Amino acid sequence: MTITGSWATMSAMKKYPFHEIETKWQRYWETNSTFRVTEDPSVPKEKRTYVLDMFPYPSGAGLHVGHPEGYTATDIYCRFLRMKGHQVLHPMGFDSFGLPAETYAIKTGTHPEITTKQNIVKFRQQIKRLGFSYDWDREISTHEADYYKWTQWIFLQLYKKDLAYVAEIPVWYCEALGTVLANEEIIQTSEGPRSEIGGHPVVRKPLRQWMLKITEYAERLLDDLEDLDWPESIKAMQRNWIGKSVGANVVFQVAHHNSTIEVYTTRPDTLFGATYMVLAPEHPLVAHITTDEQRNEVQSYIQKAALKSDLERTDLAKDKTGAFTGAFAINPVNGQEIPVWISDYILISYGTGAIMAVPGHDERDYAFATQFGLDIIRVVASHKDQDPAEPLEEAFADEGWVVNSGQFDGLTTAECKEKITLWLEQQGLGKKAINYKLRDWIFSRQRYWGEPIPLVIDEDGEIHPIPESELPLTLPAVESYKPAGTGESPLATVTDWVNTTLPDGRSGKRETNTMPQWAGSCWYYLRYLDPHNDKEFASRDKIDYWMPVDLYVGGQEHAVLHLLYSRFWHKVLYDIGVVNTTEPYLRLVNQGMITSYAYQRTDGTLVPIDEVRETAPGHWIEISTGLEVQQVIAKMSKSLKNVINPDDIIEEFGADSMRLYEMFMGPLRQSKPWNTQGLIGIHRFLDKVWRIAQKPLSEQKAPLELQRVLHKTIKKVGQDTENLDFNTAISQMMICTNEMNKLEVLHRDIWESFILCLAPYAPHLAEELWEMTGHTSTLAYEPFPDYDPALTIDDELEVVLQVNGKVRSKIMVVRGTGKDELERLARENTRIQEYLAQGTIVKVVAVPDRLVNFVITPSK
RNA sequence: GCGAGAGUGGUGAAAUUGGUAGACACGCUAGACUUAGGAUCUAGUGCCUUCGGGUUUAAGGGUUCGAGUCCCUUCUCUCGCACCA
Repeated sequence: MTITGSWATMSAMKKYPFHEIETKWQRYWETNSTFRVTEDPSVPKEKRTYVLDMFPYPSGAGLHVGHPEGYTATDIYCRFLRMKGHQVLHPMGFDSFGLPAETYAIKTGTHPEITTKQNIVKFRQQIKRLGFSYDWDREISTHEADYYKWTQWIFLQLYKKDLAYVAEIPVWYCEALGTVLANEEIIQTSEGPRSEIGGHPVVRKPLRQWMLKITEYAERLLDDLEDLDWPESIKAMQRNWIGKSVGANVVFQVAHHNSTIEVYTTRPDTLFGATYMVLAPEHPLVAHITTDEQRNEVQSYIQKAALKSDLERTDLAKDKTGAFTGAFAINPVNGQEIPVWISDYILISYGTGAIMAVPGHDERDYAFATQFGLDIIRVVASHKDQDPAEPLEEAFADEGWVVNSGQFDGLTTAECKEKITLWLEQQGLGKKAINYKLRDWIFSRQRYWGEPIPLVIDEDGEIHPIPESELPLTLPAVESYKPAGTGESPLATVTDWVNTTLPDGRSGKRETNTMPQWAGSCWYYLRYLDPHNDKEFASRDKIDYWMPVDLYVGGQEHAVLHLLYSRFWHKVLYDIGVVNTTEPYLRLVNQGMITSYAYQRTDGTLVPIDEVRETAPGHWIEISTGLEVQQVIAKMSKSLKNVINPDDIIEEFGADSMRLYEMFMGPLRQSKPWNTQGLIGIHRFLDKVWRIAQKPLSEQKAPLELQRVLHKTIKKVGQDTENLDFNTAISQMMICTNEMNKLEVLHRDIWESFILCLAPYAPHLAEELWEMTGHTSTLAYEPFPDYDPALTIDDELEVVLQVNGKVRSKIMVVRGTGKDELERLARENTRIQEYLAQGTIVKVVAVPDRLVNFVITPSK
């Protein structure tokens, strides 16, 4: 035998053959369609479970370690549920329309479909290497025509319900790239907003856009959050985004003018304190009411405001600016004439685009009034007996008692809001009003790589939806993926495609805008139910069988947009009677981000991971300078060289190690740093399990102590898996393994149950071990073992003996020993006697199975 | 500023109704074994200690026989929103 041969043999004995095992079982699952699922009517409703992962965008970079985290969590959960007798729907697919493929196409001329397909192949292969139990027969990709046919169909339903309309909306436009950019493609720099790609300047430009009336659903989107089992933080973010507020609309007459200004206010109770008004610079009334003397100033202010981005306008730190229109309005409650100003801190898109300014009780109005020397009066007292004439040093925006407000004096803020709103309604001067921050959804993109919007515009400019029978409206081949240069989509240059005939024979032009990436992901969970149906987007039977989604796991980055858009579409589908629930996702869990380490210099800058050296535990230096750097937690990034590639990990340690480590790192919902050293620990654990498996198998009953450990393990793993507390379940399996390792033989009764506990977590290894014990088919549907409650509790346990709350001794007692007996045993304890001798007992607390505490006062 | 959440060893983290703080793992120390490995096994490992004990869950206070856990105050960090009238 050669030396190398001997080494190879040694290492084969030491390292468990995870490569062979993992390839073998992945092939087995695939050829046997182990995880294919059908709608079996005999399965009761509560045993049908739909577990959904947020599907990935198949980027060229491939999978990163963040993807497998959520996917492993749901996979463990699904495998566990199957063993618990559930019918589990667990699909995967690809969110495959998107900008990177189009950007790449512009650069290289490669059709986005080609790169997308290649990336999907790569992603699918990477995902499969982790051994997830998806039903791959249900795989979908949003860019495929038989999928987006139904995305288009849903759009037509929205259009028919009058929820889609055209508007001129300011969007980000980049001259250098010749295209419109989405908000997320814009970065803020010290020189202003720039395109993420290339760093070119961008401007806001009004362009024709398709809009969806999500605002019509604002109230329901808000109300229905209540009953969802979602993280509070996500609900809060959605509430905040919808931004409901209740107040009143009040009409002000413009003095010496035949027009009125309507304002929205949440503080009608402060109406007497309104000393001026402010209109948004874009407000249509501005041109009408501006006096000749003020016209130049107002016009130049409007021009300046138009040049500013929303971000500059909304920069809180800047000083207030504005211009006086020369006009006055009449405060309806006291007939006083108040000046009308314009300012960019008033947004045309919110409320009525005009406000009554109450500088005494609003910080922004106060800042503006101080800037321009406008009147500030108090109409709210901070406490009941405050002098109404007491001047304000700053805006008092809290609630209080109404003063200087005529008939309303003495009321509380809340009472006054109600009374004054009623009074306004009676006088015909205003009414209660509700406002939302939520805006309608800009749904069109001037892009190629997205779903074409299935509409045709005739010569008269009238819009015609294309007949549903003609769907899908497919993307035409184009010569160039470059935008038209006019702000129109590349599709605008494809005249053959654009020019079409209407059913009545007249000619028309197709809509050349495409849908945003959100469109496909708005409803994909429905297509998984019935992915090959060419008659409907999904059959009602299948929707009724599975919906709603029981558990939805994904990253927090989709907290607002995707989840809100998706809920909106679902509600529309509910309203037209094609789905059975008002909400799509019952329970939502956000996995935490997987971060990495980086090193920080004393000046706060970061050093890439390969440019430092550890000199002592906890101490690192930058190699080039020799200066000490601190280890910090940072996001994974190419520049810091701290990105972990799942392929490398699987290659070196195996998929089971990867899966287990990501779950063992810490609680699922928490962010945690990747540490390859920790992964090695997990790998050792699996290696140990493999070594135990080599021990001779005994048919004899295992010793009682080991049975106890096993039953505790079954209980804990079961409960923890159900609650998605995977890290503690793994700890318990380690404890069990350590116990089993102490014996020379393997007891079948213990071993088989343990394998089944391990199976959801490390499925490849578990299948192999299961086969080694003589089973001939998969363990995927073996019942999860039951535990004997009697064996999960110890007959004897340790009870703590305390004196004045400090542990002084411990004794072993039989479980359930009574208080009196415990106290007697404690008093017999010599250590305790020593302490008791030092004082007088005032109180004795005895808690069975826990402790005895003597409270004593020291004797003099 | 507003909203949400979190602070526990050198590190990742555990801790049922308030009842032994630090399970499990990494790292470290010592030993065993070994043609030497990210190997295995054994023992130890919060901190201080005069080896009796003292002390310890961001800081301070409170409730309690007893607080990581409940209440109050402060500090720090993360995430989201941000002139929304």
